[in-house]
Amino acid sequence: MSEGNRPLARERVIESLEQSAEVYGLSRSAGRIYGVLYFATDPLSIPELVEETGYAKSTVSNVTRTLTRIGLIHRRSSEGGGRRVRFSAEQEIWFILQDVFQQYIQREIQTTLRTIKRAEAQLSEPESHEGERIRELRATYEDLEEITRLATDLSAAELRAALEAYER
Amino acid sequence: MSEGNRPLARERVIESLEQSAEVYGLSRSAGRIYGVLYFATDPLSIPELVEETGYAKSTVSNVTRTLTRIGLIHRRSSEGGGRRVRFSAEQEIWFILQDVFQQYIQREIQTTLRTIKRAEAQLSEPESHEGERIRELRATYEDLEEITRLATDLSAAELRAALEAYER
DNA sequence: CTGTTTGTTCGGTCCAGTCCGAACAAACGA
DNA sequence: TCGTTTGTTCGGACTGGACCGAACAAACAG
Repeated sequence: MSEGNRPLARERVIESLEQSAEVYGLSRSAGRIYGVLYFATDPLSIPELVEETGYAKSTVSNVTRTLTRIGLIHRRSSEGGGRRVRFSAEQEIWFILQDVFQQYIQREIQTTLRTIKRAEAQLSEPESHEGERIRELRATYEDLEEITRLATDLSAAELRAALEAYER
Repeated sequence: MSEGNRPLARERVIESLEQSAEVYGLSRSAGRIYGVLYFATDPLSIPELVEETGYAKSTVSNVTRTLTRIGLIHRRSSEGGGRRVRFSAEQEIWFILQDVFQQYIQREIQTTLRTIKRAEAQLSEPESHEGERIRELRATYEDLEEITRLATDLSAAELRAALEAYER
């Protein structure tokens, strides 16, 4: 446990990342492991992450797999070197948020929209109250789909610029 | 349990809302209760929601309180009538998403940014590797704060227009 | 005042997710 | 070849959240 001599500021930020992880549906351990990698100067192996975080080897193994799948960290398979796999953090937070956004929100919107359209098609009585509600839902979700489609193509700076340009 | 004679399309959409609720960090019961209220022609009381959803009275009570606090449904305290409180669904999905967005994402970004700034101030060695990482984090989060601040003022149509205007 | 209807609160159960340790597999160095 | 290091997988303990039923509080009808 080498947390004692670590800079306090870094520890505070890592704790904050732990909390953020929970908000985005990940575990606290995922937030800490990402944080340690974010501050690391070099890629770290699983035993090194065990040393740094205090988590069990199995936990680190599972969490790194999840984070790699999502794209939050990168798995560097260094064939030649002594240690076999090493992980580094994706530094561009914006990329991460875009990925999360696409994988959770956009996907969710699309599947919901598909369900709504299917339900609308099999309405026994299209002019009923249910029909009206479903049509309104569809209109909203079509807007949402378009918004997310456009937003995922932009960088943070572009998105900010687009909004600022519209405001005035 | 009067689900048997309900239109199938409506049931499909409600199931979809149950799933959406989970994505946004709410319980499945919250999704169903909102869905029933969304399709209801008139506001419903707690016993009626119990009848429609099959959930226990206590569950309906707790969930309606949560949904009311978030703004997903509205509590109509009808003093004069026989039944005391009645709930109706907020029909504008965009309002709901904005609320969720503000309460979860924006708040999360702001607290994180505050933590980062505090950590940056108490850096013992500002020119270190940690200092550089923390400064980059701060820059990203300031962008994010600005984006969310601008986005929460816009309607769905405006947001879509802003993005479409920027694209071409 | 008493019984009934509505809503809240409280304790408890159940389940899913997190994390751990141990067993196992694979690759390397001696 | 054999021991050591690294990583994965498996079963289980623990925890938090969702949901339930029962007890309780409040308002109304008779």
